[in-house]
Amino acid sequence: MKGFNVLHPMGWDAFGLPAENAAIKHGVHPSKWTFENIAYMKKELKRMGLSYDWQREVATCDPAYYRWNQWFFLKMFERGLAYKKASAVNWCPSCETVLANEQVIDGGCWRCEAVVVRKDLEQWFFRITAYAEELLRDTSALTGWPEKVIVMQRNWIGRSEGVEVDFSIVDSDRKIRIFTTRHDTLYGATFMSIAKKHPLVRELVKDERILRDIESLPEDAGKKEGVFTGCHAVNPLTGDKLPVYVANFVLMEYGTGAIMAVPAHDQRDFEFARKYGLPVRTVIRPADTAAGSTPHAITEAFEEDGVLVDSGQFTGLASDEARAKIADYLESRGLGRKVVNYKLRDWGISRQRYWGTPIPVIYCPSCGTVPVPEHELPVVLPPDVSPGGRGASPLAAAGGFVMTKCPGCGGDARRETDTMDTFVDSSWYFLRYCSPEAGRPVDPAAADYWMPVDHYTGGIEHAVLHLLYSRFFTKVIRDLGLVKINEPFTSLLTQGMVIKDGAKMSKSKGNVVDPDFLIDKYGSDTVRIFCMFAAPPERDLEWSDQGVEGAQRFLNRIWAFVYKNRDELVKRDDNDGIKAPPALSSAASGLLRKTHQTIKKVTNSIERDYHFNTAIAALMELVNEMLSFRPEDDGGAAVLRFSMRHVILLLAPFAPHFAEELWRETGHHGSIVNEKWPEWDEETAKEEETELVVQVNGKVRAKVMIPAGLDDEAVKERAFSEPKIREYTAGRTLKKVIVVRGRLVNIVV
RNA sequence: GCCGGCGUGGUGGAAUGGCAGACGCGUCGGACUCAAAAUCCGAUGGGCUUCGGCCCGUGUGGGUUCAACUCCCACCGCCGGCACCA
Repeated sequence: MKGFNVLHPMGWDAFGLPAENAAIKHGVHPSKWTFENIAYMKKELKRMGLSYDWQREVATCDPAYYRWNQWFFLKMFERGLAYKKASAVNWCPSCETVLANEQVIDGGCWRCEAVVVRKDLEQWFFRITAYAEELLRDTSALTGWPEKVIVMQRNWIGRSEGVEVDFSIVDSDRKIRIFTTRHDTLYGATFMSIAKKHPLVRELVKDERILRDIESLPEDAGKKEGVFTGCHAVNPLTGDKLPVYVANFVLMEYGTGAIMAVPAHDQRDFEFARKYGLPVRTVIRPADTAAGSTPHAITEAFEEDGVLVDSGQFTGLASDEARAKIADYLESRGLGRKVVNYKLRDWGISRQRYWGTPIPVIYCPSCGTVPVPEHELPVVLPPDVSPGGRGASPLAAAGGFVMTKCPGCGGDARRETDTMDTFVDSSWYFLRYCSPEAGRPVDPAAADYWMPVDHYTGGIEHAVLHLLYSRFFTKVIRDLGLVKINEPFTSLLTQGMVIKDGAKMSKSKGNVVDPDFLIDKYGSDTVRIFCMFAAPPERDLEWSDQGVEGAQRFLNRIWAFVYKNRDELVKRDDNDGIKAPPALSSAASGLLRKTHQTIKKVTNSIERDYHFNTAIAALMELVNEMLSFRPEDDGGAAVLRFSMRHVILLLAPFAPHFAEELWRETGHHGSIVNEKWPEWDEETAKEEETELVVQVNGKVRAKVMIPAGLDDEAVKERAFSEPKIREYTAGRTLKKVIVVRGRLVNIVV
């Protein structure tokens, strides 16, 4: 109605664990299960009157789609962005597969909530960390995103600047490399802590007893525990010998897997030092305490910045200055270097399950790991495999799939049997919508025309999952030269959930309302109106059967009115010249004004902030006024027709079927969706008279009708002439009078 | 612990610093009906009232302002994220 070319597609993210698990539960093959569900849901979406462009429909489990997952994998493999490595990974014992870090929520599986365990496996990864800096930097360009999501992504990426410092080991030529962001506290290091899995542990510790003690350190670091290795390292700045401990709270995955411990200025080190009787050496004093006042008997670490004490040539410097100077000093002597660390880890994409994109790799005894040649894509998922997790991919049992020839040497070889994470599918589907039939993942010209997505709606649960992966993919695809955009989604709306009986509406909770039932009983327009009226979209929507009834009442009243006054309404003069009517009764011009005001309000509510609830509320107000209006003459009848026509037009996006039918019933031809969206006239929308609120000392004491556009002096005069106001101001000294143009007068006495 | 967000009638929710509670739901009263449902009309934040009105009220306590749901500070509560990240 606004004349825009809008791409509003729908597709099916249907290739993954959730679908496979559901299929197993129902004893059906995932393929059958998935396609039956797609058919059912598509029917429901259509019944709701959602105006998707079905010509662009995609399903991620279709080989015509997932072959491009494989294509991207090959391109990433070529560029070193896809690689395989052995590591400790998150394993969901219930889903029997690996999960990426983003997919572990509070130590549980994002999907089934089972407790995730660590498992050592060889896995394929996407090198998302190569884009860490850009992913972080570009968050500041996402001005149309909720601040909350941006903050979550920034925290997840977790950039920190610091230095790596080498500590040489006494009686060894090896060094321990540590990462720290607090090199201003280097003089306060009194011991070292390294991760249990640190490679140096095996090299340095020969004593079997100590090794056993290290081995039995509790994995879960709820309590800080450690074992002295028997080795010492040398502080490169002080020359002090520091005992080296293995500590269970030091992570191998972050930084270098080793830290210098400064108990005076790090609470974790402080607790550890207390437990093992290690010295505490203060090297930072708070900036507001006097120099030379020696702090004693500290009970907790002082972790803030301050001023350096007992730190050699750096004594007296402020922390930030000291960090800069110490970093330079270390670099100039070759003792360390400045580095940037990220909390973000590479994205583990291997899944030991059936229902997913086969990873297009072949293992050859003589050629090693060989990518499937591009022209052999897609590697199709064999249909005759029974799904289910069994600790390894079900594909491993499919002999016909596994056994293949090496593309390099032609000898016998085996296919990779893991499949890709379902989040790979959803990381670029929006690009596919631009050119769903293209012989490449995306046609650059189509992408140029449509991308980026102007408006993206999704759940907050994807703040660091789908929304981060999609940003990564977009940047990779840009670097492959297929698109020019840096970011996929210009504006993001995180919509709320549907709540019923105090819980999220979901099949597993059994509190769902069946859309088919609702549509049969009320019609889809009623359901649509209720859903949009009950709450703004970013908030949770509380389901209310009575609320649905209310929405139906609203539509019924309009319907009944049209049929009752059909003869009147059908007279077609479509009088837009009504803007400046010659002689309308005051009721008629009131309704005309209200109509223009409603056009304005509805338009703004839709366009400004998607607050459909207030748009519908405005329409209800207009309908209330319209239904109580009784035309007294031709002018009045014309206004009523005008008003009715606009109610129908404004209702069209919310209740399309309803509006379409009333449009015809009131004598119009052609579909309402081809009508122009109405415009309001600012002059007509203006009130002729406004209610002036008169306050004395901020309290409302009178309300007076005044003609619009009265100047401030006249308004003031009018206010003072009110008997009530005189009463309140009599015998008191006037201190101040504030006039808000045409709205309010506040008299201060 | 750190970082966000949110606290408004019985209820879902409205309010560019300018009449708090739009609109809807529910409830109550009335009309229609033999009756009920549906529908329509009216009332509906709390307290007081000499029926003219008056006072209080947006989690709590302060502050800024002629004026605060809105801005600032502190606290309480709820929700979400991160959490030995060196």
